[in-house]
Amino acid sequence: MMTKDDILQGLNEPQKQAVTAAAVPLLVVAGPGTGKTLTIVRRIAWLVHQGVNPANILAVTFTNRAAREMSERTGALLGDQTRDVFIGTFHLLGLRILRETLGSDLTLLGREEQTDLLKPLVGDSSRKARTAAERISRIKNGAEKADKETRGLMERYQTALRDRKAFDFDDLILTPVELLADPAVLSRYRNRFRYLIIDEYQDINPLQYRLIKLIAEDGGGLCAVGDPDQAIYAFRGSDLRNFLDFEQDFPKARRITLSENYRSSGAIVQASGSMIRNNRARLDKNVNAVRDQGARLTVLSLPDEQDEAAAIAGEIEGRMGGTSHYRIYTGAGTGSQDGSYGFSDFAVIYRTNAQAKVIEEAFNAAGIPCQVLGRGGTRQNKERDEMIAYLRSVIGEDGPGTLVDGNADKLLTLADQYDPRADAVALMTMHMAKGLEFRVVFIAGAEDGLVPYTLMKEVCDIEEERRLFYVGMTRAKDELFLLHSRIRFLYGRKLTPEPSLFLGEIPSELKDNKLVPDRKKKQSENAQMGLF
DNA sequence: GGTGCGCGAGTTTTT
DNA sequence: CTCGCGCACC
Repeated sequence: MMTKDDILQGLNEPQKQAVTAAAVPLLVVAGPGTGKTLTIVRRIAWLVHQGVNPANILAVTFTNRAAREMSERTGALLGDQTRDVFIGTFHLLGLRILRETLGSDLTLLGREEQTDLLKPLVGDSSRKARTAAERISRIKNGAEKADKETRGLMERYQTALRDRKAFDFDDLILTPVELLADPAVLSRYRNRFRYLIIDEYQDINPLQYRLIKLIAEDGGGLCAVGDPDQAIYAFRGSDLRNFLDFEQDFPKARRITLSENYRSSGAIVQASGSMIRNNRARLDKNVNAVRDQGARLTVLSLPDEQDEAAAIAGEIEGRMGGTSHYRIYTGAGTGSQDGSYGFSDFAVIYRTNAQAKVIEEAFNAAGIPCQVLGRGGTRQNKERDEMIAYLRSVIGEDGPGTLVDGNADKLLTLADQYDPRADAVALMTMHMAKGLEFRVVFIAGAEDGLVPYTLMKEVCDIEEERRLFYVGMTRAKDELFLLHSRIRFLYGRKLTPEPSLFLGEIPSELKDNKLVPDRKKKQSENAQMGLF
């Protein structure tokens, strides 16, 4: 049987405190690379070891990926008892409450079906329907208020849903919140879920907050985990203040900060830390590198985005040089510390998907395998399919009623998801990079206009953009390159951007500035690139 | 119902 | 610049 020492083994002091803390409202501030998931998993094990009924524990995440990881790692510790712990996404929790309260005869609508349903209500325009679907979603999540017109539309939409016993994604949370207004229902769930662990608490939206608040009551069993410096989803309603105000919200709260970073070199930890300290809306926290100082960051100035892509390709080639045959025989090398690289040790991250194309082309030309994330055939289908596949795997296909309308194709391909085993360089947005880590990271387009993003919209939340840049920087384990072009073609426009102001916030002793001069003649390009 | 042209918009996105 | 929608025409 698992002992107390087993559960605490290998933990640092604040991690131990977070694992063993008594059931008071607990705020765990977990900076990048500080062992957040490890801590959560051990806390679950700790609670069970203390005699808590596993069925009284609720661990909520945002993504299926996170839920799966948490579930697997908990399973490795607790074995069979894991079954009774609720580990899942907000939406899965909502679905469970829905089914237990209303019965299981319900239909779940994906974004596409939702748009189809809305289409006749907005004058048969699929464009309008999609816009409406997005607005309705934001309204349901409490991210935006409905105007009169939208309210009318929503009423008709909800009627259409009710006629079909159908629920959209947001209803999976909104309806449970409504159901919990019934004291009998509420007490049932309060009694069941006495210990709540909420992952990525900095990213919860007002609706999710309401759900948690209802179940958690005075927060006695609530453990909120996250990093306010990594809140990057305000555009879809996430509200950082839920995290920042936790201690006012739950006056008996205790805060524990995990500050030992095991992921990145000292230079990367310090550089990202100096940069993010320019934000005001944050909790004062230090992140200390456990690892050596390592190499300085490289800030690379390039003539244009083609050169930027070529420079990245060149750096990768330089690190892969001559080892490719060897690699074939040793298998994928993610995380290998022996100095030899696999392609999957590299990632290129950027602010907008539009930047991917040039880079992909340069990689293709150089023979560098890459996977571009976030590009899906039909994204809506993919989303729904993934959701359905996941719900099936958790709930099972049986039971009365249909979980979803339509047929289940397995075209359930995750082809566009990040596959860490693929021996390919990963290309993705800063948003998608959250939670991942790579030995070598290239941030492309570190320019004013892109980060902070102001190209299409004047208004910009500079602190949110800084957090996004922070997420990007902190993905790197060993080496970090920050690239900016002096000329960039985007949306048919020729831009002449300044370097991102965030670059200037990195102390000069932590970075090397390199500049590739404008080429006068084309043939000099190779010589210039050879410098790197 | 299928093809083609013109116009307009164009961050970030899980479930 | 590129894509996709909506409309017009076959």
